[in-house]
Amino acid sequence: MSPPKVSYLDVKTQVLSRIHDGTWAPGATIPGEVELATEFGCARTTVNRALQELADEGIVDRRRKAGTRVKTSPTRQARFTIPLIRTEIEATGAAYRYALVDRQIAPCPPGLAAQLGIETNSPMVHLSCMHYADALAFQYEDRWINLETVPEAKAEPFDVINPNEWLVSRVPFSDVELSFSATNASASVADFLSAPDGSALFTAERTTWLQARPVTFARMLFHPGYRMTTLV
Amino acid sequence: MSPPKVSYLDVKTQVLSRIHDGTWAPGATIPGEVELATEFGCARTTVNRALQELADEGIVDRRRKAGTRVKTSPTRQARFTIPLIRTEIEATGAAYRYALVDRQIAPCPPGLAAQLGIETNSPMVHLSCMHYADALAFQYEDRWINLETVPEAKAEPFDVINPNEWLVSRVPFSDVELSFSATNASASVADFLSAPDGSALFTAERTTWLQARPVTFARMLFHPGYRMTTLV
DNA sequence: TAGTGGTCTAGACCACCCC
DNA sequence: GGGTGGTCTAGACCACTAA
Repeated sequence: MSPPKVSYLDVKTQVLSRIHDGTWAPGATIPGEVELATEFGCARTTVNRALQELADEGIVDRRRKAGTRVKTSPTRQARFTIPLIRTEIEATGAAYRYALVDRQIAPCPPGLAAQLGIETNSPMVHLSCMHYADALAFQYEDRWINLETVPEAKAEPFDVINPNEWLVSRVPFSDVELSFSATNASASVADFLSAPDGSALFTAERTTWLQARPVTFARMLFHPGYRMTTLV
Repeated sequence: MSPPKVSYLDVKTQVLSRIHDGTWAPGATIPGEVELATEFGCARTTVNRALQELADEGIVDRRRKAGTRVKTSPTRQARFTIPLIRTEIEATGAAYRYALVDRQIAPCPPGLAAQLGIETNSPMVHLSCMHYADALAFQYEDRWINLETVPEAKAEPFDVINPNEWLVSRVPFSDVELSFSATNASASVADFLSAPDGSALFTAERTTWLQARPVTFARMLFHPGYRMTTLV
């Protein structure tokens, strides 16, 4: 007797395909939730969830009273998964290897202090390390850890476990800022990465806070040819 | 008489702060939806929505029967907003200017054909263009448009409107693939971007499909020093 | 000010999967 | 097998904002 339930995913794909096939062109207002609910034979809540996800994904714009419109310039969002480097390397089938290059207790340099919003010369652990995929030099990492937030880091040698894995298992964090850029390899980094001097290196910088307290800053230089990819 | 309603956002922030303050450590299982609903004095649906968003954001893992756990290694996701380049430039207060460098009707080269999954030598429009922020050379763009999917492009000179803006207002698309890397500037690109030869350039490549049909491929080389940033 | 989306509720059934 | 999350419903009230 009872017809099969309509899922919010059904509604979502239906709406998406109508956008793609041009039934609802960019800029057009699509029918209201109640109307769609009647058409699809489901509750308004179900339509609401479908449209809300499409709005999250940047496909449509929704405003009260104005209704739901197909976006003209899709300010779409890309989602990247930021895996642990070990995971990323092992996913390719290669063996992961970590090596500590240098470890110092050092005062925070002015530039970094400004970025983190702390005092210049605050005590920090400063690490240089390498990550390998089999024999290939995969990533050079320059890492600073704030000893005021993470005093335990002072006693950790970081010769076996890499700083990221050590941190995630010990220190919770609330905010992350990521930034990506390109850097010409300096002589020493080029050497570590077995790359020609001046090679263009894909560069990621990550700053982490726990509430208002900065935890760590890492600058990661990838081997030449590295690519970060996503399917949106 | 009636207490103020508890919002799913209230629940979400409460749960988040308990994770951050260590009440629920990484790896720990947090109480079930019913229990939390009782504690917060709201419906289970409300708790469900809060936890579902946290799962979306990669903060917790949820499995039927197993319950909800705080993630140990936060395979966190970063969301980038990919704006139109005009918007990105104008947001900085600079004036946006577009210039067409070259326009050809050309057969699809083998490498690109392979990436797009179409025949080598399929007819395409091939454009080179520049985007400026005030006087600063901001981005060099190398763009291919598939004439089999977008035949109208053959008649468009692209001398006034940039290819991206022309496309988004005309051709819907269903899938995008983005990839980021770093490139050493070739002599000609260095010239266009007023950058030293061999400069490391942040590079974005975008491929767009409409269902199974490739629409366009763009390779965008940013001026030296460009940075893509996100707050997660 | 009226119409649209935003959200909450209470209840229900289902699917999955660890024990 | 039974407990947990996943989802749908029907109804309600609210908040925002375009007209």
